[in-house]
Amino acid sequence: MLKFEAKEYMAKDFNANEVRAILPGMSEPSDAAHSPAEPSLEEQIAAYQREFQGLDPQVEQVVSALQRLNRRMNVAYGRQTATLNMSNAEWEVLKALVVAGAPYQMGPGELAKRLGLTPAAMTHRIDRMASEGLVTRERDEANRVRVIVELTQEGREKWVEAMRMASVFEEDLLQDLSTEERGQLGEMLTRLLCRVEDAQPDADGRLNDLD
Amino acid sequence: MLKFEAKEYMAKDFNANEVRAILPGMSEPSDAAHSPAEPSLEEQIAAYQREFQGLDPQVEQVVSALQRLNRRMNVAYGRQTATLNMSNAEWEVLKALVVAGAPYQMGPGELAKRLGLTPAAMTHRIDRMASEGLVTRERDEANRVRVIVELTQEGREKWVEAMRMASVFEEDLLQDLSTEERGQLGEMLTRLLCRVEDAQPDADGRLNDLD
DNA sequence: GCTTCGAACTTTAGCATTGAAGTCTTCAGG
DNA sequence: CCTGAAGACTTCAATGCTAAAGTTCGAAGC
Repeated sequence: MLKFEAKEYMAKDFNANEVRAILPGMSEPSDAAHSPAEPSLEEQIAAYQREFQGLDPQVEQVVSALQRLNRRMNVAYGRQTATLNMSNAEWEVLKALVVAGAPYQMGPGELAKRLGLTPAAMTHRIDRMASEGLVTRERDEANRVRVIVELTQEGREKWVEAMRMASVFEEDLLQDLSTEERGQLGEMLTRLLCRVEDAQPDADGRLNDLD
Repeated sequence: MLKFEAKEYMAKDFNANEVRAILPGMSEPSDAAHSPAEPSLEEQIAAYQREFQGLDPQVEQVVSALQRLNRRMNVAYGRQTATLNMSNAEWEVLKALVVAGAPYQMGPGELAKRLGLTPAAMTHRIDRMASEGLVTRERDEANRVRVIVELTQEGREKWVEAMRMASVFEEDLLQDLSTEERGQLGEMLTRLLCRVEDAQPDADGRLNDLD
């Protein structure tokens, strides 16, 4: 019944398209003229500087590395969830329910907000996950407008499995960083995150200082 | 002719769903019981630790901050490209062509690999962009199997506009980091990126050491 | 009590993407 | 030449998403 069988093109959602991105270049290590070979970070930044005067290469290094890294990580997560016959989209739902804590219940609307998609999309996603036995869906009898999505035992176990794989991967990923470096990195990223969250950019891209 | 008009729900592709994610919480700062309010990073990590024994909170801090940050940034980029009547998807194509350098030409297949989507999707995307005048599409007369996608003047100007906005945003984002910190951050991220790229994870999520 | 409004979810139509099949061109043999 | 195979792109059916309309329930006003 393997619905997701590591097709190396899958992961329909959750940064849908990325799975493919990582595999293609490595087919022919020799042929220099024909195999495109994704440009390295340095090449990319050099090109940007060439075409756009006044770009700060240091800033661009941070931003571009961040984006690429995140993409690669999502590809990795996609492969892992695929081995559990799951998509990253489903994993995201499991995560939200687990973070909510026992009794692992949330409404579709709230889930939709958390995951950043429309309520309509959430309806369909819950349909699928319910038919796979990862969650249950039932009306709230106390307030019959609402619907309660609840994690099943199987859903929880799937989350634990996925988490186990993810944590191994993440530990391996950070292997080359010392404990001190990890702390610095986490702290700096958190600081950037706060900056984005506290101050929403207006249309000009400038962050509004709220503090 | 404004096709993209800052609808706060748009950005069909390029991490499609994220645009919505950033807006919802801030409606009612008072109501504590009813407004879900996305859990903070600390809450999320605490929940993971509660439900999954043996998780390294430091690692999780890095990974989770990275993911959230990237999401928020993509929302910001989406808003900016929207003001240029563009989607992030189109911006990605422009970027690839600019990085290729003069004469700003690439084949659809190569573009598809770069952006991590299927050739079929690329065909349609090029259709749209050609009809908007951002690129041209023509058969390579020297090798009539191939197709050449070329950036138009307008496409280049759009890229420059988008880049201008993006660079302002990025500079603002990193404002709180000293030059030294920026260097450290970029260096660490690059190191992580190299680790992911050099060693592809197998199904167990373990990175294969290639060095 | 009836109506009206709003909230929460579902349904519908349209679009972008995937995966598979199809078309067209080139090249290598026979 | 003609044929077969491989490559590059396109076409087609199905999937998952968004936006907008629809449905159902609950709460407030008259």
